[in-house]
Amino acid sequence: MKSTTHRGNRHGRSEEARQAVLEAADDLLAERGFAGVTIEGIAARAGVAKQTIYRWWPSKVDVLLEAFTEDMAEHLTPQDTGDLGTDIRAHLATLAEFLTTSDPGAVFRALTGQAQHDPQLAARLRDDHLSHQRDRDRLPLQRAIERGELPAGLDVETALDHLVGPIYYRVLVTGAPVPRTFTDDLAAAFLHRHQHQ
Amino acid sequence: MKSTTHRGNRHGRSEEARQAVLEAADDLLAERGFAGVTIEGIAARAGVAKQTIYRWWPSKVDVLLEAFTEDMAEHLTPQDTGDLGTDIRAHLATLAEFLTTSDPGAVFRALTGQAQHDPQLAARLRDDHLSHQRDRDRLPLQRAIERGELPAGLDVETALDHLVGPIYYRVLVTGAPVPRTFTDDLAAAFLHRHQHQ
Amino acid sequence: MKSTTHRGNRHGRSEEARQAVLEAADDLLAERGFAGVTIEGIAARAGVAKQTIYRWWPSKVDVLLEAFTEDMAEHLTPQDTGDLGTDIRAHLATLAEFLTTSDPGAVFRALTGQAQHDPQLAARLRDDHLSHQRDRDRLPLQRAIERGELPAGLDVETALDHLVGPIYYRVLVTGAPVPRTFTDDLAAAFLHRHQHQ
Amino acid sequence: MKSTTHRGNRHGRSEEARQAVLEAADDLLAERGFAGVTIEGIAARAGVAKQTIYRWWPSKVDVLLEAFTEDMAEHLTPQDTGDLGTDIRAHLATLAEFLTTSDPGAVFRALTGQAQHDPQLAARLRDDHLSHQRDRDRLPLQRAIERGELPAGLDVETALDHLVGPIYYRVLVTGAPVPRTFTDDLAAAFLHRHQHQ
DNA sequence: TGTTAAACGAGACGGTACGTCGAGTCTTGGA
DNA sequence: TCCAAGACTCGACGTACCGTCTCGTTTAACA
Repeated sequence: MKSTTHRGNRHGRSEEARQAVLEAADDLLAERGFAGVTIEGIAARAGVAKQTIYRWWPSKVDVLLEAFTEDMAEHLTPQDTGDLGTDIRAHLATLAEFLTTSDPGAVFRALTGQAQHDPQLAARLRDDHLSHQRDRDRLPLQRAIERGELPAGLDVETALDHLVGPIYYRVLVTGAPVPRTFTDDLAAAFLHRHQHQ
Repeated sequence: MKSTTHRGNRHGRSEEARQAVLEAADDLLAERGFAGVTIEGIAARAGVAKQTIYRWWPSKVDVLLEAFTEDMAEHLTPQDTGDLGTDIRAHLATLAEFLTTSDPGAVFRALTGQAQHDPQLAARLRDDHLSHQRDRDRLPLQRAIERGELPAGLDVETALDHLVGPIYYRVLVTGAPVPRTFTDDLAAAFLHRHQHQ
Repeated sequence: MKSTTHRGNRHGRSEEARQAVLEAADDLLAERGFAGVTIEGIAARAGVAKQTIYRWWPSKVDVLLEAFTEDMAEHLTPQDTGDLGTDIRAHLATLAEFLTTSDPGAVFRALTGQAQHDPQLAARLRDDHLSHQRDRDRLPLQRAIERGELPAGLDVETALDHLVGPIYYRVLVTGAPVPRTFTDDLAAAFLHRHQHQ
Repeated sequence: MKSTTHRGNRHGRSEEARQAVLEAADDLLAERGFAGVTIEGIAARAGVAKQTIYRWWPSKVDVLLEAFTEDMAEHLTPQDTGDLGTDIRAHLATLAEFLTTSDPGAVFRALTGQAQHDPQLAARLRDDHLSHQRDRDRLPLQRAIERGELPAGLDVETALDHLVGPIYYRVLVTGAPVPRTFTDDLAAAFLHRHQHQ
């Protein structure tokens, strides 16, 4: 029945199988949508036994979560040009691009959708992923505060919600496009309100 | 309350069955979450045959949509005090309350979640429900423009996104609470940028 | 005068599906042995859903039991020549032939084998099938008693065990062939001990 | 100067593991029936790795066979009182007792059941085990022949089938009890037919 | 007396089949 | 014509074992 190389044993799992599963899940999501991602489908496409998936992931969303984890950070770490306006305009545009057009952005939308039905997933999504993204989102503002471009007493959390909230809203609710003009305008509103001078 | 016209059926559609189905779906969503809502479960609880559900609704989300429709408008129609600040502060607070605590708010979150997996549902949700809500959201701004409180050239759509986007973001993504201070601050940011003097 | 509400199966089960299942099970047993008979295999070969099998039969042995039922009686009803020796010699030879060479004989051996692992199956096999065969086995002796060829006080059950037991023993345990000489000798031993004169 | 050839195993197999496996298999059969005997279950209960079982036994029936081997001979070796009637009455009663009530009797029934599905097992069961039992069963008759109690030309094999067949038949097929009266009657029938005077 | 090769426990792996759930379709008989 | 009932095919679920394949860890015969 099989003659492939076995990598897993008591001292560790098969990295080969792990990667195959994550890629298969990603591919299926892209090709057939969330409902098209099934454990059986992942197993078949990855050339892996169902039990191997169940051994390491409690459910299909956990597979997607793990597949997602590896992609997010690299895409969405803001640059540091030394100018607040430049930094946040660039970062918001990158965020919009990520959410609307990238493959991991699609995974994010699917997971966020599923999180509406599943509070445990919602919590894990926030704790393991979104909080780190918030940390990255915060960087330009913190650097501007250190440079004196923004007041030290700024409520950074609320400011972040104002900056990125409308982008997520368009992506998740209205489905409207999120062009550069929209993200630039968000940045402008923020700067108009908070920036010294 | 029927939305379809009756033909000359001998008996017509059973209003009794229709109501039983809608209530069963609502109850199941509240008790067991979205995954606990199944056609078989609705049928069993409503004392109705599966075929009767399939005859009138294409899928379980359509049942929820119909159950949802009747609740939204009454909750979220903004008042008109003649003062822009008062109106939008009140409306944003009401919206936050609706989304976070009400039963139809829970249905909204579930449907929006499912819409991330299902573009057709997303489109129907927008066309049949969210667009009407956007119309209501727009009213305070339009009245202020007519009164001269806001400039005639204001980009109302973008302004609305800035106003309500952060609320939806907290509800759907971060799960953070949406207190009155948050909604008032949103209103303040908007007024600071756009209001004449 | 109609009865009041009738709640039950309005449609009845599919005779077509039933026959297909029974035939598929029989074929699989013949082709691949007992271990080759699986619910999935039956379903696939019969062109039937697994659920349909589970709806009507608790397990694969029940399918085989039902398939078996229809075959046994016709093969093993003893003749009545009016002479005890002739009757039992013929009947024992027929029984040996049935058990060792016929298709339903193979099903019998498989079911009897499985019954060693499953007391419930053993009970059902006895109650639904073997008891009827015992009734048929008993006929020649009873007729001989009525004719006066055998004493009225004969312990028929024990006599039957002596007559057929060695045949089953060879079939199920030693695997030795059961030639006509063997069955004739069984009959001779019986007649030598019990027959008048 | 020793030969430099070194063959094989320096360590030898673990008798401890072997015993643990055999006992675990026996226990599982007694507690949960044949279907409850699995390689994984044996390994877990014996505190042994699956591979250790596969190294020494081709299948679970081989484990049971080996467990069975050690028990049969001691239970079923007939005594020698010098009187045929006494010997076979005692032996048949002991055989019935063994088959119906003892633990190794249960193993025998399970293996015989499985042998109906597996011709290779059937052959091994006969060659390795049943033939030796037949040898023991034959002893009382052979001694009687030597003593002149039975005719020298007696067909011993057929006589044995007549003697023990009905006992196995009750055990494996009808499930009827096998009381002392039944075994004594079997002995009586045999003696009536064959014994000199 | 240290080397070394087997047997060992542990357990991950690709698989098959299990028995269950729900989806969506179809047919019947009663109202 | 609508409806309750429910049998049907289909696909996926999550579980239990199968038999194979490494891993390090004993351990006893040999060097």
